[in-house]
This record gives sequence, C-alpha cells and structure tokens, in this order.
Amino acid sequence: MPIQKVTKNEIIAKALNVFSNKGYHNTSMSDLAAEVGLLKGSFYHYFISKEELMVQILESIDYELKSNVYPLAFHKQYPASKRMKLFLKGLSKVVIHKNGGCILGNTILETANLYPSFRHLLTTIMDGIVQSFANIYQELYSQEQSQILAQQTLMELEGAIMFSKLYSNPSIFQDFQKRMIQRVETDS
Amino acid sequence: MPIQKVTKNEIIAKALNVFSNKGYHNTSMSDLAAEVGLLKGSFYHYFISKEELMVQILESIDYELKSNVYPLAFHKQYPASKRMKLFLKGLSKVVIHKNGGCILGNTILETANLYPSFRHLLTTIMDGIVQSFANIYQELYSQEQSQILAQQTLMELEGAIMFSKLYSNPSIFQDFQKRMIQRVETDS
Amino acid sequence: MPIQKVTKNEIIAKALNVFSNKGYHNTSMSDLAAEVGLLKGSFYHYFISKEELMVQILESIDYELKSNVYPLAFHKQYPASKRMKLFLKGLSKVVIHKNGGCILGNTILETANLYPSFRHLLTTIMDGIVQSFANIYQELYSQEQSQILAQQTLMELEGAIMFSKLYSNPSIFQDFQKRMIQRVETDS
Amino acid sequence: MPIQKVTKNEIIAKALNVFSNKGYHNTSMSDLAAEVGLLKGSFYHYFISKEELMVQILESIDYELKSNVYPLAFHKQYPASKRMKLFLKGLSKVVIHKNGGCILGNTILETANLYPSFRHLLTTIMDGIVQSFANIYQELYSQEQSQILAQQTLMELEGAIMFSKLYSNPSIFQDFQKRMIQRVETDS
DNA sequence: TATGAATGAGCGTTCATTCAT
DNA sequence: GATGAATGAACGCTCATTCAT
Repeated sequence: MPIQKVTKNEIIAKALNVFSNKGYHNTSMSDLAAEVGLLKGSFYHYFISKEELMVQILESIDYELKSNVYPLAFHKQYPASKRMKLFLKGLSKVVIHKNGGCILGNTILETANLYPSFRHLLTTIMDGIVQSFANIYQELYSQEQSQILAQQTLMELEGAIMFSKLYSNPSIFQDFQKRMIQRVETDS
Repeated sequence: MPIQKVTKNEIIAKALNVFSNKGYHNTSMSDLAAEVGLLKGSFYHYFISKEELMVQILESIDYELKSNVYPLAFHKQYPASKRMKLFLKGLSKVVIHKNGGCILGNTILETANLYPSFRHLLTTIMDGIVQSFANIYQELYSQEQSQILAQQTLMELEGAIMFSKLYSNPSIFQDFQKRMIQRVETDS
Repeated sequence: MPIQKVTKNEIIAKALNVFSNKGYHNTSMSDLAAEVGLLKGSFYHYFISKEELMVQILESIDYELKSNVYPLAFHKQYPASKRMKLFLKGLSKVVIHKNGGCILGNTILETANLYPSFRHLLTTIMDGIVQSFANIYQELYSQEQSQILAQQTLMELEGAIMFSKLYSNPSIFQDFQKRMIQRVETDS
Repeated sequence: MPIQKVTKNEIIAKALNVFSNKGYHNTSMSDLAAEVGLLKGSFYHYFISKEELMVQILESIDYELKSNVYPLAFHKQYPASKRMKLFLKGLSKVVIHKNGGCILGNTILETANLYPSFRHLLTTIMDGIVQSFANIYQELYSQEQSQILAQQTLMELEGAIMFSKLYSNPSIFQDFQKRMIQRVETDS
C-alpha cells in the first residue's frame, strides 16, 4: 500500500502561496515540489502539468469564494457596510497573500494572453466578485449604478494591492478597504 | 564605422513592446533579439543583461513622461478636464500597449519583489504620475483631497487595464478615461 | 528505483581524468557528461555545479590519500627506501594521469587564485603529502632537515611531471622517482 | 594617417601579464584588449588570433632570455654563485609575475597537449634555461652531473613557484633561490 | 589603424516533463 | 504513490573572430 505524503488540497494551498509570491513563470516545479515536501517526479502524480495545477488552483479559488465568501455579500439582515466589511475580509483571506499580492491580478497580467484555460476561470471569478460588490451597492444605488460601482471597486482593489506591493506598505490596501466601507455607510 | 542594424532606442522601443505583451520572465533574450533582427549574442552589444535592458526601458519611460506627458497636467491655461484628457492620452501612449496592458503594472506585479533596481524606478514613475493627477484635481479639490483622489485614479487605471486585458475589451479602459474626465468637468 | 546509468563515484573518477587531460577551464560540462554517457542536463543530478564537482574530486583525492597512500609512508617495519618507493607509487596512482600530468599541480596553477574552495582542499592535500615525505626522511635526517627535504621533494615532483608532459617523456618522472628512492637508500 | 595607440611590444608585455595572472583559457580577448586600451576588434590588427598572440609572447620571452638572461650564466669572470644569483634574478624578471606565477609553467600545464605551436617554443625555452643552469654547475661538477642538476633546478623552481602561489607566500620561492645560490657557493 | 556591430557556436545552468523501479 | 535518474530544449550570457566603415 503506497503511502500518501500529501493531499491534493494541501498541494493546491501551498502552490497558491508560492505562485502568489514568485509569479507563474518565475515559479518552477521544483520550487513547488520542495514547498510541499515532495520530489519533482512525485509531483506529477497529482498534477499532470504546471498549467493544470494552476487551473485547479483557480478552480479551488472559485469554489471557495462561491461557498464561503460571496454569501457574505448577500446576507439580507446585515447592512451594506457590514456586508462590505465581511466580504472584503473573506475575499482577502482567499485571494490575497502577504507580500505576494493578489493571485488573480498577478495571474491575469502574467498569463491572460497565454493560457485560454486560465482566462475562462479568471473571468468567472472576477464576474463573481463584481456581482457580489454590486449586490452590496444595490442597497443604496440603482442597479445600473451598482454595476458600475462594483466594477470600479474591484479595479481599485487590484490597483491598491499593486501599490501596496510596490511600496511594501500594507496600509495602502487597508485604507482602500476603509474607503469602501465608508462609501456604503448610512449613518442615519 | 561598422554596419549598424539597429539603434539602442529602437531596441528599447521594441523590447518595451515585447515585455508588455509577454511579461518579463516569459520573454527570452532570443525573443528580444529576433524582434529587432539580431542574434542573441549581438544583443549584448547594446545591453549587458536582461535586467539592465529593463532598467533602461524604465528610465526611458521616466524620461519620456517627464519631457512630454507630465507637463500636459500642468498647463495653466487649460481647464482641468482638458488637462485630464490630454494627460491620459499622453500617458497611454507611453505606457500602455494594446493587448499587452501597462508595462508599469505588469512589471510591478511580476518583479517588484525581485529586482530592487526596478522598484526604485517604478516608484519614481508612479509618484510622478500621481503628482500629475493631483495637480489636475487641485483645480477643484483641496490639496489633501487631490492627493487621495490622484492615487485612487492611478489605482483604478491599473485595475481598468487589467480588466481590459482579461476581457480583451479595450472599452473598459476607455470608459475609465471618460469617467475621469467627467469627474473634473465643471459644466458652467 | 529509477534506472541509473552511472554512480557518483564513477563520475568523479572519469571527470578527474578529463580535468587532468584538458584542464579545468578547457573542460566543458558537455565533455564531462559525454565521458560518462549522460546528457549535459542530466549531469546536474549528481553535481550542482562544475565548481562543486571539482571540490568533490579534490575531497575524494584527499580521502583516498589518507586511506591508502599516506599510511605507506608510515610503515614502521619498512626501511625508508621501501617506504619511499611504495609511497611514490601510491601517490602516482591517485594523483597522476598519463599525458595529463598531476591534477593537483594543474589545478593549483589554473585555479588557485580563483576558487577559495579549491585552494583550501589543495593546501590540505599538499600538506599531507609533505608530511608523509617528511616522515620518511626522518629515518635519516633531523626533523627540521626532513621538513625541508620533504617540501623540496614535492616541488621537484611537480616539476618533473611538468617536464614529462612538456617533452611527452614519462621517463623524466621515472628518473625522478629513482633519484628520490636512492636518496634514502642506506646500502649498509 | 591612422593613429597607432599601442605597439605590438606593449601588447605583448601586457598580455603576458594577463595570461600569467588568469591563465590561457580563462583570459578572453576582451580582457586583453581592455588591458591595452583597445577595443576587441582593433586587437586583431596586431594579432590574428589568441593562439598567435601566445606564440609571439613565447617568442619574445625566448628572445629576451637569449639576449639578456642566458649571458648572465656564462659570465666567465664571475664565480658560479654570483652567476647563479644574477641568472635567477634575470630569469625571474622575464618569466615570473607576482601572484600569477611562471608563464612557462602555467602554459605548459594548461596547453602543452593542445597547441603544438606552443610546445615547440616552450621546449626551446626550457632547454635554454637548463643549459644556462648547467653551465653554472660545470664550475663545480662534471658535465653529466651538471646536466642532471640543471634539470632538477628548473623542476624545483617550477615547483617552488607553484607552492608560492598555492600558499600565497613569496618567501617559498625566495628560499628556493637562496638554496640554489648556496649550493654553488665555494667558501674558500 | 581603429572602430564596434555582428556573428554563430558554445558556455554553465535550469526547465517541464517522463518513466523504470 | 513515491522515487530520482534521465531527457532535450531552452535559458541568460560569453566567446573568438570578422568586417564594413
């Protein structure tokens, strides 16, 4: 009976971290194998290729967001500001890695034009995030306006993470979060 | 004088394009050499390394922006909206490449943590852009408010380009531009 | 278990030969790989770099000499001349390669100023050889005198090999050996 | 009228130094050109190849020794010890370079088996040096004995330089010189 | 004579991937 | 399932050399 040193999910979680920190092309299969304590050859028992690994990482992100994060934006009894706060927190936990930035933004910029298999997943995820933001905004704005604001919010989020990375200053992203929460606060 | 097939500036211009489209790590010196019609080995007559080439690309961007683009934001006799329009147009010409996105954003996400020589130039450039936006906003807002808006604008710009790239839809970035121009329009 | 075409020790033995014949800088990793029937890339499974390979070669020489050669100079029941004879024979077997000369001398002249990691091993080995010669001489000479003679012997040995190589004439080295044996002969 | 920045002899002198310090294979034509203040391309106006340059260096050493150094060993009115002293001094000046060792020994070990054009010159030079030593010894020894001692002296000289290099200790070579002078001293 | 751009082969090294055990 | 040896292409870069100007 062969021993199993790791599970696919463990690999996905660790590989996500490595990719976030080093980028797709700058991460080697050796790096990934080392991170999970396997040898390079063993790695291919779990994922047939580097590309397939990234696909499954993105799929797991999609699943995680759908299961645990999007619902935070749809909590009917919470006010918009609370939903915004919880949603941003949940989103950050899944998708943002300290110093490494946002796996989505990183992967879009580095690979969107190269791997159609990535692009489809990335659009699905980005759409999901936008719709969640839009739902929050609809407490205060028209549907059309909410849609626009939602997209802007995600854009600014990605930009804020980029700035945080460039200046090695996490408070840039924290300020962004505060701004977004305030925007939907109705201090009546 | 020996035959010269290319100039350093031509190389910088073409390499900028290739890096924009393929990313830093995914671009090989062969790719770059082929783009300008040289062999890999010949390329090293112009740039001693891939890293140095990128440094010089970023320096040339910095120079170009300082010479021709930042001034557009400081035109005293133009109204804010016109300055915003001209500035965004100038900025786009230097820094954004169709399908490839923004060389600044790409390079920040892919290399900011790896190459200190890049980071310093990138912060210089980003600071310059933010100050230019801030100057435009100061026609309508307080200095403090302008500063914040300027940074937000650049963040959203980078996010907008990311979306344009992901969805292969240039109008996302164009809509962003319109929004920014409207924001400083005073319909008097 | 994966197929294994060679062992590390086989590589060390063959690489020692190639380095001896061609010199450190004039030997390419392809040369070495070809010698053991591997491709260049496969070579790096055994040694992470050319420098590390040479380090391990020198380490294996040090080990071999300590295990099997130095003891020949310390045989208490043998007379000095017999010990000299056996020691020179043992030394030659480990360190001298036909036509290629002495790996120690070659490596000292070519790399001593370039690779500190080599230099340390080379001094260790040279010291060990000198001490062995000194021990032989102590049967006939004072300790101080033996020390000087021992160093001279090793110097002349390296010079003799250099001459043998230059004139493609092995008898120059053989004559040297006879001379050294006679020097410690006490025909009583 | 084209300017001439350097003379062939200047190049030979400087190239000799560089080769002594870095070795033949580890010295690039760029290194040599830089040392004499030329560009690589210009270098080929003086020497058609790296190999030809080394040939001319060896030829110039041969000429220099014949003109100015060998005669020191044949001074009829000087005693052997004085001739030995002067000869060793003259030889060192031409052939030994601080830290870099002896160009003859270096070149023999690194290239003797590769370049027949080098080998012939090197044997000529080594023969010349041996004959000079032999002439000195003939004041005290038989012709046959002198011949053997002369060859041993040159061997030990090369070995002494090797040791000096390995241990970064010039006094090893100086001690060798003293020993050789004492050997032919007749304190009558 | 001097230049320096260009060449094309080769360097040491790393890569994603394969596969016999 | 895990190993790690092997692959072969590609990497960034350097080499000795050529040659139009």
